[in-house]
Amino acid sequence: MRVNKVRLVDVAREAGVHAGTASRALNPAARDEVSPQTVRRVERAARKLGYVPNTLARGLRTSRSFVVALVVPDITNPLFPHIVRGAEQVLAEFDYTLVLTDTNNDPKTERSQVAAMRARGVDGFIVATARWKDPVLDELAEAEIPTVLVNRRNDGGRFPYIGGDDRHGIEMCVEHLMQLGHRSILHLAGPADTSTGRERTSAFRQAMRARRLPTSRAIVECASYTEQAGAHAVNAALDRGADFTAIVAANDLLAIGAQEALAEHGINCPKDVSITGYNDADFMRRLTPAFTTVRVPLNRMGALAARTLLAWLRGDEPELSTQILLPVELMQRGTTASARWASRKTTGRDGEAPNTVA
Amino acid sequence: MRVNKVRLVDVAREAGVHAGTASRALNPAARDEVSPQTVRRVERAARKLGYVPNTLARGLRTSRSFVVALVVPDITNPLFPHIVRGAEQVLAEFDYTLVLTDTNNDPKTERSQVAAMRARGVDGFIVATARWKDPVLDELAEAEIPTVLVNRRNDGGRFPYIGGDDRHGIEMCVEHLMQLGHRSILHLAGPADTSTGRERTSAFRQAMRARRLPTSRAIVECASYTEQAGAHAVNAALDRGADFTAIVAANDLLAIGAQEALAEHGINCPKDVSITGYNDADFMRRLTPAFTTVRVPLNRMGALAARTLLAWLRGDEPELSTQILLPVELMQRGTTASARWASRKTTGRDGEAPNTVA
DNA sequence: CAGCGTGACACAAACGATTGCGGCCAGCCT
DNA sequence: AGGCTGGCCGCAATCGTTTGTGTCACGCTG
Repeated sequence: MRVNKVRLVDVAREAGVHAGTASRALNPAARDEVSPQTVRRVERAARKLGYVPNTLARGLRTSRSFVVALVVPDITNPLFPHIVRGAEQVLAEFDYTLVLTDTNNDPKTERSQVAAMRARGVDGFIVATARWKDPVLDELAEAEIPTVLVNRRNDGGRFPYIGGDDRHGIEMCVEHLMQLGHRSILHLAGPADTSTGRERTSAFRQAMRARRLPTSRAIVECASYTEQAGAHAVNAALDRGADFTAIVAANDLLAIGAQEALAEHGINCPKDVSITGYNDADFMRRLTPAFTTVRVPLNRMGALAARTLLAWLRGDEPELSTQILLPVELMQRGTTASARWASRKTTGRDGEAPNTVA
Repeated sequence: MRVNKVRLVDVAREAGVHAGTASRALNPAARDEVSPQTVRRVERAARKLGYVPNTLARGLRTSRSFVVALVVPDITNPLFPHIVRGAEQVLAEFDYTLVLTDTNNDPKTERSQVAAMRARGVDGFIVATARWKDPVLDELAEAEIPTVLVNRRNDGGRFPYIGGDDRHGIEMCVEHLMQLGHRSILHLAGPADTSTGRERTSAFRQAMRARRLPTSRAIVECASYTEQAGAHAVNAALDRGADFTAIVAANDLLAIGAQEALAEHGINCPKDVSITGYNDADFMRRLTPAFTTVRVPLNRMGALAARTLLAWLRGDEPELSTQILLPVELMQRGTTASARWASRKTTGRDGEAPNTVA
């Protein structure tokens, strides 16, 4: 039942010193308060007995747990495993432990989970669930708990944030489509309560304006980052007679949903309409056609978030509101094609399209 | 810095009782050692002060941490997020916390990670990384640490195991292919140091034998569950002139690798060769053609593993070697087709196949 | 009315580490 | 030679709970 039968006093006895001395000998930071040969004796004893310190006792005394919590909305979403992995790797390297909590996309369970983590005395949080207005984050800020945001941020800007360069990513999509000759581009916007949704939409507007392309009526917001929402949005756009030869989706799943909805209308991608996704989930390159999308360095984001938090925990107060935007990359694949033949109004897919004008 | 400024003594003072009494009043199991009105006073005081118990101190005293560790080989593998999620949900329900450790498929980091978790005093382990001969598991058994295996098991059978019904899954694949007229079936076996690899291979042998089909030279082992290994295996089989019209892969990734390798040889799936995968990762249904594969209830597996462990921690010593096999389902999709026209030797894919006999 | 059980609580010792404080001794300086 | 410095280490308090053991008063029984 006991974590480990050999305690510090056992090591101390074996080495013929007091427990306090043994503690110092084993602690790199206090090692110089002990004579070198004592250090050696203690170390040998510790190794001999297979001593492993009791983290709980240490944590109780030092009020540090060497645990950080990572909060994700849904680990099943292919976005997050990479972030988790990146974070885990650097945390393990520094002997920190990662506890994962999946909020199931529900603010209420998020709140209670975060409370539970705090009771557990975690040293800090990495939060990937930030909503634009996020009371949970406000509480963390209030309590001055070291916290860094990854992937999404909130509007306060009170926490360091590590993300991808969304503006540039979207701009590359627009530029790419424009190069292909597209002029009427529809944007499937992400939820406005996420920073990614807002940022990408704003970037889309800016990119279009910079190219003197119209954006009015070219943006339709999706309630969530799901296939269904993407399909729904496209159907809505089609219903109101929107005219477009290309779609810039705020997210891969939206892009997939869009493609499926278009296919049901007999509109082919990329022949009739080009589509870009966002995030480059693992499977995007395997689809047929392979999706053009923006690759985000998720692993690095997770790792960098962990490093930032670790530095904070080590005492380096972070610059207030450091916002790190990692470079992204446009993966040009099969869902974007020249707009030369693209004219949905007259061309469906060879005879299959229900609304084709023969 | 302190987890929470209000301690149990504060609550006790507010309620006008001793800390010990307050502790009992707040503990459902010891509540009946305290008069009802005292319980009420203490509860009110606790609520008023916003008391939240210090989990570290409690853990130190009780040597229980209410933490369980979940060990996965690679969270990036689409298999595991569902297991994690299932486990997390039931763990959270019982106020347990899940710490995730990703071993990066490396026995050495697995070993050190597990040691770190033990030092941390986790109450138990859920292990998804089991190898067939697994010294880490032996150590856990030796130390009598509550542990349950999920997805893979080891050869000792000393721990409860929750998995899918691999034998039935593979049998359904073989039966399905046979119904389609296939007689020469190649098996891409998983690594022999995993129970899944062994079990599925054995099931394949048995299913084939039961149908009077030959298995000699029809099995090729893959070193790992990766696309590359799958491709490599198929190439090896082709090189040695193996004759087959269908492939039963031990895993989705192997199946994908196999398909790609075949395609490079101008062999079309499902026209020339049918392929079945295993696990039904999220994206399998999105591929073109959509993969026929075996759906495994990963979420339920994770949840059930957590429940089993929790019961153990509650004191219900598990039946020695309870092995729970959850039912699986064959998802018939596009990579399996009738063997009627399948005769690789003479038919490539219309003109594209480099080795087509015109 | 004595004696005894018992309910309700207080007391204090753990759990296993860290750390401020102070003691001891050797060596150095004057 | 004596005092002082400083290195090295022991002592004991401390972190916040839980829990075994006392203690006290009360009520019941014979």
